[in-house]
Amino acid sequence: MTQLVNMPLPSAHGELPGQMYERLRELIIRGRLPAGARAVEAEIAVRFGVSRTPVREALARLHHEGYLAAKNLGRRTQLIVAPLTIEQMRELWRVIGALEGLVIEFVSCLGAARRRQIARELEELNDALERVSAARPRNADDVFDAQIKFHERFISEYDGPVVLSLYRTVRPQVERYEWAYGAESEAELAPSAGEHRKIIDAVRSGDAHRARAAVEAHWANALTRTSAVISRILGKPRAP
Amino acid sequence: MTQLVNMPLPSAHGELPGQMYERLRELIIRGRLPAGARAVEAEIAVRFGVSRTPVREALARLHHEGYLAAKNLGRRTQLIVAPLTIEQMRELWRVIGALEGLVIEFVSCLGAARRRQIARELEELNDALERVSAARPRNADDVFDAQIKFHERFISEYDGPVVLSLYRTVRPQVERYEWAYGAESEAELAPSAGEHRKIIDAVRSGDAHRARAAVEAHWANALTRTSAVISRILGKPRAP
DNA sequence: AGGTGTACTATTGGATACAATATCGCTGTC
DNA sequence: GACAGCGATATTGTATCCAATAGTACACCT
Repeated sequence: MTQLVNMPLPSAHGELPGQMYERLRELIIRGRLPAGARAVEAEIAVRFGVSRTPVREALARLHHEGYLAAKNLGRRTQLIVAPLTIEQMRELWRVIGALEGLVIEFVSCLGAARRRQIARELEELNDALERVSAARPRNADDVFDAQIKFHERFISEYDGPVVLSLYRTVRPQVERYEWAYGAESEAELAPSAGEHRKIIDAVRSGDAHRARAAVEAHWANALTRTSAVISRILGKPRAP
Repeated sequence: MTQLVNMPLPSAHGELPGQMYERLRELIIRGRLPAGARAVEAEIAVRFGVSRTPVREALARLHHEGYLAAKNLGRRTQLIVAPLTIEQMRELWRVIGALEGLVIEFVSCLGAARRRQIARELEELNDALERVSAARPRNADDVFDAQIKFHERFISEYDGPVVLSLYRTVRPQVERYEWAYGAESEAELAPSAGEHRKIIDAVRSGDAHRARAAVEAHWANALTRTSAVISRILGKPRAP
């Protein structure tokens, strides 16, 4: 669960707000703070042994980024953990696909030698993913981790503050859904490695267009697969 | 300058932080607070007649969104107005293209009647744009406004919190650059209306793929044109 | 018994107070 | 005259305090 993407997170002011933000976000992503749970400043403050001030800042940020929803009543605002909805999930998957699409386009325009190296490493990561996917008994965390590592590999090649900043805010939201729905379980994840291979091929050949399309298709398919899982869980089938 | 996109902006807590955010952002976008200028909490607080608390919250947000940059010294963080760079501009234009691409894809999947209606209105807005562009003497603000109105028209059709929220944070950053460089001056804006027409056609015919490509091409071209303007201003030519 | 008004409580929004520290300038010495 | 040390200043980071208010519960009145 060591993700580059979540790591440095230069927090605005002191360290406390940033820490509070990360800890709270982690609690939300992991479902430890369930959707609908109220986020009370004072309560959180005492729980973490800090004053309300840093908590306030963290909550405001979580609110802006969509982890918390505001129940506006009169002049005040109660913050609750935002609900998970299929609609938002669809949106998040499309956005993450678009963002990774921009990144892979960039990566596909690097020099040939560099691209070959990246492709090689991506293949290793993809092999690792297939291995842990095929392992019996399968460790869900390992699969999750391997998935992340693959995507991180090419994300880390990109360096533009705008896209990375957006990615860093969107990606954890995706993870929240993946956690909530134990995503990509069973046979659903098998096609993933194959899609990864298409991405790798496109990167190796420097075909930015194809790479982008492959990444977006990958996320679109992942959405379909995860939706299927959710439908099965909820018992009500739903077209993607 | 009445932009739907900037309007409601549900602010986290009270009203002051939201107001401070908007006012400060506007000052930055319009260049009234020039790049590199320090943002001192207390100073801003007295200037607007509020305490440091709401200012802090506004500054933190502006920082996260990239309007302010942190000069980290030791344990403190000095915030300065973020510099404008060509690299960031390229990134912003690509991101806004991607986001509007997602939106137009959605719009292109609406019902035929609805699409026709939207296309009709977009054509009117585009005609208006051509009129104010051709007017002599030309009013730069009118052109700016007409451009915005066109894009807003189809953005307003979309309703998904994720994409809209990202759009609302990215779009003003684009405006900051446009303001700084008096973008799309002179002949550079002539092709814009033609590109808009391609977008309209694609929407009318419900071709989501083509619509998206047209929007992205539009922003890519706008980047080229604006880069050209900047190169001319700075005197150092630069390939897009 | 039911409805209504009122006092209380919980919680937010904003302001202020306090502590830490980096920066700047001054002074004194070599 | 330059440099080192030290004190003053500016500014941030955190905690606390106060005011406003929505929700709640209880009691009282009809």
